[in-house]
Amino acid sequence: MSVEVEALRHIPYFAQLGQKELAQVAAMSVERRYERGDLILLEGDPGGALHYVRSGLVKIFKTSSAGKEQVLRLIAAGHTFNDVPALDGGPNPASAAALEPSVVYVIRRADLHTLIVASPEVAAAVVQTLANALRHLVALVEDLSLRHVTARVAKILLDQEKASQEAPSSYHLTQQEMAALAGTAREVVGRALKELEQAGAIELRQGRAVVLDRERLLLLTSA
Amino acid sequence: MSVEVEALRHIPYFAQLGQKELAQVAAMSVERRYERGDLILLEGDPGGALHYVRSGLVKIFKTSSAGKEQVLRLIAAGHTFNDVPALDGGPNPASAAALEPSVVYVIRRADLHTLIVASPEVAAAVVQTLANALRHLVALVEDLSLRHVTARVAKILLDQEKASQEAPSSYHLTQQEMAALAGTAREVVGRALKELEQAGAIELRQGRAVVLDRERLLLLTSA
DNA sequence: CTGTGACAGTGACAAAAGTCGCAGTCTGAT
DNA sequence: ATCAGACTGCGACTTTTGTCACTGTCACAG
Repeated sequence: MSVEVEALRHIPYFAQLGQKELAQVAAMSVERRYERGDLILLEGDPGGALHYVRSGLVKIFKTSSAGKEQVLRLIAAGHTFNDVPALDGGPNPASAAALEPSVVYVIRRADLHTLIVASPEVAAAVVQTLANALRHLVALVEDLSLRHVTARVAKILLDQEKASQEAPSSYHLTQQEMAALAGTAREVVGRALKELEQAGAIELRQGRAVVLDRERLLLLTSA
Repeated sequence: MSVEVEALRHIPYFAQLGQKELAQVAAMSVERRYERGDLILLEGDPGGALHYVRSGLVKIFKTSSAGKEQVLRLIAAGHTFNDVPALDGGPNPASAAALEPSVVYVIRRADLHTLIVASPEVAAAVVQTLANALRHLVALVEDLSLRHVTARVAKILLDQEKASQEAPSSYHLTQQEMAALAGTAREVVGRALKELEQAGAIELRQGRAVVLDRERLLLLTSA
């Protein structure tokens, strides 16, 4: 179990809590470990526990009957997922799987509810987190519906660039993973990357895309 | 401005409030009237007031530089919109326009904040509403990315069917509007409707789609 | 040092969606 | 009643995406 109390302080929801309350949260939390590829949550399942990524990287995704996958969001260390079912008690809206070996803390819905009721600060943080998620999803809809694949791929590369600067964990997305993020097929991502390379925005070094010209990439994002 | 106190009780956020608090809300609310086609909010603008549709129908949408429009959601009477900026203070994530002559109540961000802080019930309702919006958007992403146009159109028709039964306001969507909902072009919607007609699920009577076989339509939704 | 498997590179082809250009039709306003 | 504007119906054509079927590389395990 060994949930670390200090780690809990990094959960956005609980940043404002005192030592005593945090200890209470720790008592409610369970630690789980996953290997790359492990399924953490299945779409449609009930349960609705709040999950927090202590370390590693998690993808939230939907799968079609034909087997196509759409990633809704990548969850890096320090962030929560499955918030919605934890709050409204409904089924999981999407599946979750580990992209890297990951350590996840799990807090049951009932316990989370206790914490929210007891503390207005937690409630406020919940609202902020949900608002954030909504903005993120609106942006995703905009991308899927209003941009072509190359622009989406450019955006993904910029996001990765930023993420790898903030945390030097430096996870490398495969083309297959980018395809799932962009809602398209692997080959199409390959073409898009080549296009971006010809535009001089990136360089492909042994399969890895290296950002050469952030500005140009940003331009291509909306082209 | 003749905001009706009783109407405010229908706002999900304020359903639990007492008469006194409702009067307070009424004092904070401003009524606005819009004609069909009027722009209510512009994407990117600051301001972030909460809007409540007293009567009429409002669309929330994004527009691309090329002029293509993607509707994120239709807001019927009795529901709020622009919640996210009202809660987090950021810019409007999308634009809003009236599809029918509409009466809208507007509550400023600061006032909403006062109400939330003063009442845990309001805070809880806010969380529920946001969770709901998130589920809706996840479904939209799924549709855009994992379904083809015909399935999306089938879904829109079912939604309309249901909406027109709940409230007999019976607004008729044009193909252009369905196209914006489905994230595609008007002609493509026309083709999809023809396809659904050939499948025996609907009938086209002078441009209007009439649902004949709900079951079949539901099937085509995931085909 | 040699398989094995996971990724990337690619060209050819298929299918879905988007675009054009008009021709009808319906409706509400003058 | 008639006219303008908004909406629908279609066919032809283009573009973008998606799919297939391989090949080439690289890295790690045995």
